[in-house]
Amino acid sequence: MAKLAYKTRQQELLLSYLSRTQGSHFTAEDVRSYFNNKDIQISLATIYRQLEKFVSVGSVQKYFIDEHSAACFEYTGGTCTKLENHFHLKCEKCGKLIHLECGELSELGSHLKEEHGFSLNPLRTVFYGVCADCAGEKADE
Amino acid sequence: MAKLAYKTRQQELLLSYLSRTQGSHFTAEDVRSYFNNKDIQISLATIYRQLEKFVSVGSVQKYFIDEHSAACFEYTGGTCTKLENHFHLKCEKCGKLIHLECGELSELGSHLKEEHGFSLNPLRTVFYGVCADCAGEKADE
DNA sequence: CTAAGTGCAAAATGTTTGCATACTT
DNA sequence: AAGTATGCAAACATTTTGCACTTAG
Repeated sequence: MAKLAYKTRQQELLLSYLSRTQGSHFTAEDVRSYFNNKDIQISLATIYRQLEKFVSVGSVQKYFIDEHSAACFEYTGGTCTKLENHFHLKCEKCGKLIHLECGELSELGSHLKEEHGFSLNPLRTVFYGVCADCAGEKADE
Repeated sequence: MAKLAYKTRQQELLLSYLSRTQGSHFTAEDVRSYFNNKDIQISLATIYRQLEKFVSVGSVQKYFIDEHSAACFEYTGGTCTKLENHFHLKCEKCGKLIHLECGELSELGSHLKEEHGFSLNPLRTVFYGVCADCAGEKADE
């Protein structure tokens, strides 16, 4: 459906930003304020529309880590092969989002596939729990 | 912080509904319309406030499966022991949410704990991917 | 009597959409 | 010229909040 039909100034600006974010995530608002700080105006509507296109084309992944926070986007550049061991861990205590590379975790995908016929999309999945730092302290409760 | 200090009519109504939902999930709006159909009015604000209390007390789990849909609540009744093998799979194609009981999947939790120091909260985690039905057809693309 | 809960309507938040205008091809 | 993209402001949906009122202890 959505295709990158025309090449526009805004789209190129966005791509230049995205290529700078390898391995991390950002929100639509992050993008807007990044450009805003450089006195370049791109409307949020355009950012959302362009990101949506990138998502449907596969060069950007979209996921969300809290019900009231903005959607997270992550640039994959279409190189999903390199990212099949990329997982997201979200700490329920400190709120940190951890980007984890782990080959062994892909056994999880195999199990889900073989036993339950379910093809996991690790990039979009966010694992909730308590991170090592917070488990050690067991501070807030 | 939030405690079930007073016992109210609305709270009891909610609990009677919750005990009827074992193993499935519901939204705040589901609750409201359930009672609305029985000509019992409970305001959404109250439903949200009570559910929040149940969550903080541990008898209800809260998670979300789509950025623009409402939060999902699931009654656990505090019996988290019975639910440590309860997982959520969300199909990206048909949108179905699968409640999966699987003991082997808890190896995932062990791995995350031992290798990465991360204590997984399976109830809150939603695994995205493509379900068996949709994988078979590979219809929409 | 005091603290807590309720309902309503208004606010807040993040995202989408209608529409007129501007840009690409 | 025809088809897209943009920007703005208004629309949306879900959840939260302020406030006056009711209820539980």
